This record gives sequence, structure tokens and C-alpha cells, in this order.
Amino acid sequence: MARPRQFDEARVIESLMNVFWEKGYEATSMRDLVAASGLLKGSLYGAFGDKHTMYVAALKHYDRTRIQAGIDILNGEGSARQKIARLFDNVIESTKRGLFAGGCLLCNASLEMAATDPEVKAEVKTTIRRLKVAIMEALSPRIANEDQAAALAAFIVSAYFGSRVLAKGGAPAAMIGDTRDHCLQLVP
Amino acid sequence: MARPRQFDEARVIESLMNVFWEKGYEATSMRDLVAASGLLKGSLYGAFGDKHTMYVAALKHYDRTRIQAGIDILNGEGSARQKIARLFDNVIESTKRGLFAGGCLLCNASLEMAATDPEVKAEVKTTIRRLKVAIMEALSPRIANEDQAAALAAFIVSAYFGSRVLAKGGAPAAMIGDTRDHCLQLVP
DNA sequence: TGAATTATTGACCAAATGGTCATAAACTAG
DNA sequence: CTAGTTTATGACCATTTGGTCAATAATTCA
Repeated sequence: MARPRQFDEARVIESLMNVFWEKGYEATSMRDLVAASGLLKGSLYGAFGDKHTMYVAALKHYDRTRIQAGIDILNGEGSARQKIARLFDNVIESTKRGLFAGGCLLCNASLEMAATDPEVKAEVKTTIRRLKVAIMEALSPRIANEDQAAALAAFIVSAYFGSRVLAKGGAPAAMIGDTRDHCLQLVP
Repeated sequence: MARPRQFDEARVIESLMNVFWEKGYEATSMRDLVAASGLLKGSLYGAFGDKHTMYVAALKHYDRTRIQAGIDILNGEGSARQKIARLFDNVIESTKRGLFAGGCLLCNASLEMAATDPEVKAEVKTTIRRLKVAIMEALSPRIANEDQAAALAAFIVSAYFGSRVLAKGGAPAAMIGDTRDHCLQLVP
């Protein structure tokens, strides 16, 4: 019994996420968010709270979409080796294309925000765990010992995040390929 | 034949580096730099150019001191396994102490700046290479094949950077320990 | 001593920042 | 149609931002 929203909230949050993803939190201004969303400042503040709330919402959206897409791969068809290879291939491919400079929003948030922002840290922490668990489960048909699977999963997450740092730092794609290959070598 | 500097340039650049290290580039304001250095704004601008120049100088200083300290370990005494273990132990230890929140300035710079800042990217790139080469050389007594050593070194750098992302993201220290252990497992 | 040169100081600046709010518009239940 | 409720609009705000500059203070060379 009131005026309805004139915008698609999901679309707006996608556009907000893309800005934070590409530029980071501090380098993103409200002007950027206004421009990307197509809304006016007042509406943006009305729908979400403030810039920080928007960032956390964007992070959650990233988890629900992009991270989930990775987890879907890990839960899907194929050998453990094949699935894990695909994670790294995504990094290599997007590095080679070189169009989108954002890298991985989860990694970006971890390094830029988590140390000083408890809310972001909590979000990053649970997403990391989600990713690790999915890798563990992909590994489980091959590794009976659960602790062993957990340790290897932790390790693969590390290598994956590291490849994200390398990719943005301009390291040659071969280094990421080497990282992937050594990871796969440890997957039975 | 003119008025001499009244401050120790090396000390000032150390303090500038510490601010950027802890807060990142965008979140650091000139006020912060003024406060940390003890100089006044005019002097800071007079001695170094602008904020960006200060950041690059800080990054170079980080390379010359902190990264070099890591490389010194890799060039020093002990088995390859021991030396590489020590790199990771530094991460684990500083995570456990939890006092300084900066993590690794090289990683921070790579994710925050390298994608959009060519100067930072170049600096990050060469520092990554330096680190990789040092690891290769630490490995060389044990791995005859040079390509093989290079690939393993690339991989270790990746895992190391990844552990830095995990550490800031609040992942349990055990994950970093697992990462280290699996790395060492690959070192002959 | 004095001319020349560089460093220090802090007031100053335009622009950008994140955020607010009164008003107008759009809708629904009665 | 109307009362009530939510949304949209954009002008507005204090504060902070990175950066400049004219005046003053040290210093050295001649």
C-alpha cells in the first residue's frame, strides 16, 4: 500500500558489486555507485544503508553468484583433478583476456578490508570455509582420511588465492600454470 | 651551499611505508602521512613529490628491506626445506601475535593498485621475480633441472601469497600450517 | 658580511567526499 | 476520491581530500 520500487534490486546490486570488484572499497566513490546503478543518490541510500552496507551486500552477492559458480563446478561432474584444474584455468583465461581487472573480489576484500573491518572479515572467513569444504568434498572420493583431505583443500585454496595475487601483479601466465600443475600433482 | 634537511630521509620513508603498509593507498590520507612522519605537509611534498610518488617509494623501500630480509634467509644457511619453512612461519607467527595488521605490502599493492597503476605493477612484477629467483636458487642444490626448479619456485610464491590472503581473511592458522606443510612436501 | 640557495612553515585552496532532507510523485486500501 | 504510506528527486551540507605557495629561516660560498 505504497509506492513500489522503480528498479530491480538484484540488477542494482550487481552493478554496485561490479564497481567495488573493479576498484575496491576506498577507491569507489558514491558518484561511481550512482553512475553505475543508474539510481540517484537518495534512492541508493534509501534502499541500502550507506556505502559500507552496500559493500557488504556486494560481497554477499559475490558469494552467492561467483563463488557459488566455483562451488557448482566442484560439486559437478568430472574427476577431482579436472574440477580443480578448471578453477585455475578461469584465472589463467581471465588474465590472458585482460579485459576485466577486478580479479577475485573475495581476495580483494580480504587484503583491503578484513584486517580493519570485522563485518567484512566475518564474511570473508565464512566464504573461505565454504570454498574449502567444497574442495574437500570434491577430494573425498580419492582421499579417505578426512584430515588429509582438509589439509590438501586448505592448501589448494591458498594456491588459488596466491595465483590471484600473481595475476594482478603482472606475473607471467606461466607462473599461474606452474601453480596449477603442482596443485594437480598433489591431487590423487 | 644551502639549508640542509632537518630530518633523516630514511626514517621518514620508513614511517610513510608503515602507514601505507597498514592502511593501503586509498585509505591513507596526507594527514596520516604528516602525522606519522612528523614533518609538515610542505616538507613532505618538497622532499618526495606527491602521495603517489611516496607510495612507490614506500614500495621500493619494502623491497629493499622486508623482501630482502626474506631473500637473505633464502640465500643463507640451512636446507631448502628449512628456509622455505621459515618464510611461512613468519606468516603464521605474525598472524598469531596479531599486533600488526598490514600483512605483506607486496600482496596488498598487487591487489589494490597493480591492475590500474602501471608504475606499481612494474614494481610488483620485478619484486615477484626477485623472490622467485631467490627461491629457485635455494632449490637448485636439490633440483638439477632448471625448468623444474622454476616451476616449483613459482608455485611456492603462489602458496606464500595465498597464505597472506588467508591470514588477513581470518582463516584459522591451521590452514596456513597445512599450506606450508604441503609446500615442504614438494621440496626434495 | 652578504648574496645565493635550499628547507621549513602553516595558512590557504578548489574539488571531492559521504551523507541528509524537504518536497514531489506514485501507489494502495478503504 | 481520499487518506496514508512509501519512493524518487536533486539541491544542499559540513568535512576531508590532495595539493600549493608566499614568507621566513638556515645554511654555504665568496
